[in-house]
Amino acid sequence: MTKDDASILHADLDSFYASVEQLLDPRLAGLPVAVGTGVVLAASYEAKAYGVRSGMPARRARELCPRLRFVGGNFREYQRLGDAVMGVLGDFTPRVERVSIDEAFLDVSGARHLFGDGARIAGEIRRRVREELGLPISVGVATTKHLAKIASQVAKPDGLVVVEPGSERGFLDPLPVGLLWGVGPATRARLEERGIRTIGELARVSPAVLRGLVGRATGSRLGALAANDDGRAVAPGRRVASVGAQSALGRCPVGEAPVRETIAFLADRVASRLRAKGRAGRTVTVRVRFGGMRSVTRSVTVPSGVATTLTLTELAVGLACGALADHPGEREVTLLGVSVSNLVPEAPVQLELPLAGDDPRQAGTPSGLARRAVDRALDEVRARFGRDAVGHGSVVFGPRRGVPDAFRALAERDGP
DNA sequence: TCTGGGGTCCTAGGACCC
DNA sequence: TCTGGGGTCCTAGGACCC
Repeated sequence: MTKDDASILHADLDSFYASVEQLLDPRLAGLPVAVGTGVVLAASYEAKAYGVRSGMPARRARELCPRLRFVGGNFREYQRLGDAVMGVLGDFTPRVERVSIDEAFLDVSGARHLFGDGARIAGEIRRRVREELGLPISVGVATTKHLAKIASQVAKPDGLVVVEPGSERGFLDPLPVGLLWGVGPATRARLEERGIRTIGELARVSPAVLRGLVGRATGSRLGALAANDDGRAVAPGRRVASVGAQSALGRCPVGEAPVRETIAFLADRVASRLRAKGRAGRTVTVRVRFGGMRSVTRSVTVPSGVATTLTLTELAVGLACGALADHPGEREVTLLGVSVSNLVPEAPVQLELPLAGDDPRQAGTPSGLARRAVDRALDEVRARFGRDAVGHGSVVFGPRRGVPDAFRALAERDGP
């Protein structure tokens, strides 16, 4: 309806974790900074200038930039400042769609009589975030979400780019296809084989050819994006569709005991997060990655939602053991993951599967109701004394976790 | 030089039902 | 009884994003 008005904003904090570290310790300002220990989670612009990238092993990063300053990470501060920035955005419109801890779309079409047009609001957002919170933030302004997102990427670092209605083609055409949402390394390589490097070149490819090149859905979507046809609305408060947890294990020899322990730890995390949301899940998926990055998944769908730690653990252990049995040649497990999807409301009195608890051969193991009571008690203790205060059996003494819980919590999309 | 953890969406084949 | 078409659900894998 307001297509002729640049009223969609994409606001994206610059090198967020690294910027927060430079804010907390002014001695780091202007220096190449990396957040993380074994792996770079975020790099400041000074570090990026040396080629340091997030996801890079720390050793490689030091080779590229010997002066690189590594800091451990203040996860609580990231959460607090990320929330504070969202608070600033919310002062301009309730139509804020938070995409991650440091990024959001805004639809300000209803706010112009109060605050001015999109460009003016974007400038005001940048000023307030800088003055009140001390952080650089880039903003893209355009007629669609997709274009606003590209504009904010082009604006970085610490910039503002407005794509005026009517100037879209001139803006998009020279840009590399990799800036399109949904074009990663695989798709980019396929397009490049056909000599397609810019969005303008992509826009000239016929829809049929494009679908043949990258698949039906991706082809249709890319064609639409390249033609600047993006009908997605800003959608505040989307519900999550799955909840999962995973742990990299280094190089762990295949064996049932460590697998069982790790799965129990992961299932406990996932189940307690589900309960905190009042959700349960019908489909349980386990991921096992072997040496050489070969990875397999096994899943099962049960008639009613699961949210108890023990039930999820049993299902997941069974799936993991099945995957191991299917690959007798594998020597090492390098990663395990547990994920629950097909989410439903957590039933007030949960109808659990007739699993071990109801199996006469395993008399003495807790029934569904007893399991719920155990979980509820654990959840309460943890709420008061912290996650590590108490746990299920071996989970307390379970495998060393590669990554702090605070970072895991940060990576969840739906905030604290 | 093979890197973490949390997600979304799509594809393709098979089972099953009408 | 045979054939066909359509829809839905499930499983496994892959690409992509932050």
